[in-house]
Amino acid sequence: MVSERGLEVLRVIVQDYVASREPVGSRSIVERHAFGVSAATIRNDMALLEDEELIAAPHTSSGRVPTDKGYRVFVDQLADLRPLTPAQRQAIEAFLGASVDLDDVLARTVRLLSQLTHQVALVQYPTLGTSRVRHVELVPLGGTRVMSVLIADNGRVDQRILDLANPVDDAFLADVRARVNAAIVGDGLADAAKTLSTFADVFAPERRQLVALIATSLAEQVLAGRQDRLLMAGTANLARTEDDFTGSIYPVLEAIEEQVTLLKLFSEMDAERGGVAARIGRENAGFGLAETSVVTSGYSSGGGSVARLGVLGPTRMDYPNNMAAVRAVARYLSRLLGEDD
Amino acid sequence: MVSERGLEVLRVIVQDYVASREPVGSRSIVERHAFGVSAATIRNDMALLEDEELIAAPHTSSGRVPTDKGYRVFVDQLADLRPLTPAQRQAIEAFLGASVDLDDVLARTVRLLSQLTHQVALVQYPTLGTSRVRHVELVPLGGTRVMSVLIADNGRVDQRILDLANPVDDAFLADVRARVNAAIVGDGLADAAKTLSTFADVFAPERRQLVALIATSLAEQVLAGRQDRLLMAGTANLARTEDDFTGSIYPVLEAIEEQVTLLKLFSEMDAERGGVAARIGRENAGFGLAETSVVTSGYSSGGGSVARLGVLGPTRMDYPNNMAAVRAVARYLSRLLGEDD
DNA sequence: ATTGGCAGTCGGCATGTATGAGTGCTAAGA
DNA sequence: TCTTAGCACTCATACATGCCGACTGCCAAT
Repeated sequence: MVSERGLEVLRVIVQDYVASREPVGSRSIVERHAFGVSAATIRNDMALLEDEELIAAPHTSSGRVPTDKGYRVFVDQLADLRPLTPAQRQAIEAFLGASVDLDDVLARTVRLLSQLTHQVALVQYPTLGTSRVRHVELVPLGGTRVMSVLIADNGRVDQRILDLANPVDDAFLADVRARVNAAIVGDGLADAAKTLSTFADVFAPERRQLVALIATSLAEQVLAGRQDRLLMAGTANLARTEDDFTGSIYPVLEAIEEQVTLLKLFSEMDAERGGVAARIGRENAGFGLAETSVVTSGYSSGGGSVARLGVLGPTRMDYPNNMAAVRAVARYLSRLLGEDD
Repeated sequence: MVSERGLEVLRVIVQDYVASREPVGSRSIVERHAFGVSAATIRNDMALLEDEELIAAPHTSSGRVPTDKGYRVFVDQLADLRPLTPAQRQAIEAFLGASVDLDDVLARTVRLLSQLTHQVALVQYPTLGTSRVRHVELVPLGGTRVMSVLIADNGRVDQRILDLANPVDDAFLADVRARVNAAIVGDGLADAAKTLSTFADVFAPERRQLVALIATSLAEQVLAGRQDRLLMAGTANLARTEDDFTGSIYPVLEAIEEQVTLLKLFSEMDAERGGVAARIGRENAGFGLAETSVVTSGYSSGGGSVARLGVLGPTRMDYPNNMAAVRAVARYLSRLLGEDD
C-alpha cells in the first residue's frame, strides 16, 4: 500500500514533470521540496508507486513519469480547486461583457478559454433543449423557395431553406406564419413539435399538403437544434506542445476536426457527476485521442438547457489551472446567459 | 539570359522537388526526364538559373531547390490549368449538391476544398455587398431587449441583440417592423442604410429616440454584413507537411487563427487580376506567413457580390493541382449561389 | 554549344567513447 | 520497522571521428 507520503511524492512528480517535461528523479525531489527525508527513502516510495502503476520509468535508470493512472489519482485527489486570480476574473468579465448576441458570446468564450489555459478550447452550442419558441418567420425567397427562421428565447436563431413543390402565394404564407406563431410561440420545443404535427389539419384540403410540408420541416428544425455544432480555438497550442505527442500531432489535429467524434465524447462526459470532469489519456483512446486529456464542465443557457465547454491538450497538462479556468468560465457563461431570460 | 530549355529545367526542378522534398541534382534530372542532353549541360543551365536567383543550393554541392522567385516564375508560366478529373468534378457535385442553406453550403465547400488539395482551406463569407434586403424582423426578448434579424436575398441571415434604454411595447414594435419593411425591403443595402438614417423623423417626438436607436443599429447591421467571417478546414494538413517549415508550425497556426490578418490578405489579393491568384512565400511575410503560399479565387454570390476562397499551405505545394481545384470550386460555388436568385 | 572527366566540398550516417543522472540493492543505524 | 549511506550498474545524451555518396564547378576536348 502506498503511504500518505507516497501520495505526496506522486503529487510533486506530477507537478515537476508537468512543469519541466523531464522525468523526475529522487534526488531532484528532495532538492526542490522539503520532504525531510533522504533521496533513498523517496526511492523506496517511488518503487511502491511503480508497483501500483502510478508512475513509470521511460527507461532503466531514468527519472519517473506519471502514468495515465497516476494523473487520474492526482486529479481525483485534487479536492479543492484554487480560485482564479483577480486578474483572470477580470479578464473574463472584460472579455465576455461586451457581447451582442449568442454567436458572439460563444465565440468570445472559446477564445478566452484558450487564452486562459493555453490549450485547445471547445464550446458546444447550447441545445435548444428546454427553451421556448420566441418567434417563427417564413420568408418567401421567390419561386418555390421559402426560408424559415426559428428564434428561441435563449437567443438562438435557426434558419433553413425549404424547397416546396409549388410556387407560394405571399399572402397565404403570411397567414400560415401568423397561425404558426399563434399556435406555438411560448411553448417548449417538444410541445411545439407535437402541435406542428397536426397543424395542417385545419387548412383547406387543397392547401393541406403545402402546409404539412412547412410544418414538418419546422418541427424537424425545432427538434434538431444546433447541438451538433462546436466552436474551437487555440489549435496552435497543440503545435506548441507537440513534443508531448509521439510522432506527429497530425492524428490529433485530424481527430479534433471530426466534430462528430468530439460531440460524442462530450455526451459521454455528461454522465460523470460533479462540476468539472476530466478524461485522461487512454480513457479517450476510442476517439483517436489516446495521448490527450479533456477537461470539461457543463453550462446552462437560459431555460435550464445545457451544453458543455472545455479544453483539450496533451496528457501532460496543468490540471489544477485548467480545471479552475474551465469551471470559472462555465459559471460565468451560465450567469451571463441566464440573465438574458 | 536563361534559355528556353532553362525554363524547362526550372519546371522539372519544381515538379521533382515538390514531389520528393529533396534537392534535385543534374544527374537525377537527366535520368528522370528525357532532355536529350547530358548532366553537364543541365549543370550549366542550372548555374544560369542560380544567377537569376530562381533556384538555390541549400549548401555547397547539393542539389537545387526553387526559390520563392523560382516558384513565382513557375506559376506565372503556368498558362493553362489542366481541368479536374471527372472523378473530382463528380465529388464536387455530390458534396455541394445536397446543401440546405448558405451556412451549410459554405461549410461543405471549405471541407471539400481541403480534401481536394490536402491543404488548409479558407472560405470567406460573402459580403452583403450588392445584395438586397429581403426581410427585417424585430423580436421582443422581454424587458428592454430586442433582437433584430436581417435577411438578405442571397440567403444570409444576420442577427443582433439591442438593449434599449426603455421597455418596449410589443404592438409598437410590430408597427415599427412593418414600416421598416415597407421602407427598405427590396432596396440594395447601401440605399437601405441611407433610408434608415432619416427613418425616425416621421414618428412622434416621444417615440423618436427609441426608433432612432433601432434604425441606427439596423443601419449598422446592414452595412457591417458578415464579411469579417472566415471558415477554415484541414488545419491538420499543416501538421502533415510540418517538415516544410523551419522550426515549428506553431507560428503558422497562430497566424491563421488571426482571421483579421487573413481577411486583410484576401482583400489585397482582390487587386490581382485574373481568375486564380497566388501569393508565394515571402510575399506574405507581412502576415507572419513567410513560408506559406496562398492560392485564392474570387467567387460571386447572388447579386454580384463577391468574396474569396482558397487554400493555404507550405511554399512547396502542388500549384497546378491546387490552382485547378480552387478555380473549379469557385466556379461551381458561384453557379450554385447564382441559382438561388 | 555540348560533353566527359576529375577534383573538391559537404551533409548524413555509423561508430566509438566519455559523461552524468538515476536506479536497485544491501547492510548498517535509529 | 522505517530510514539512510554507499556502491555497482544501466542507459540516454552529447560529442568526436571517419567514411561514403551525391553534387557541383571547372577545364579541355569535340
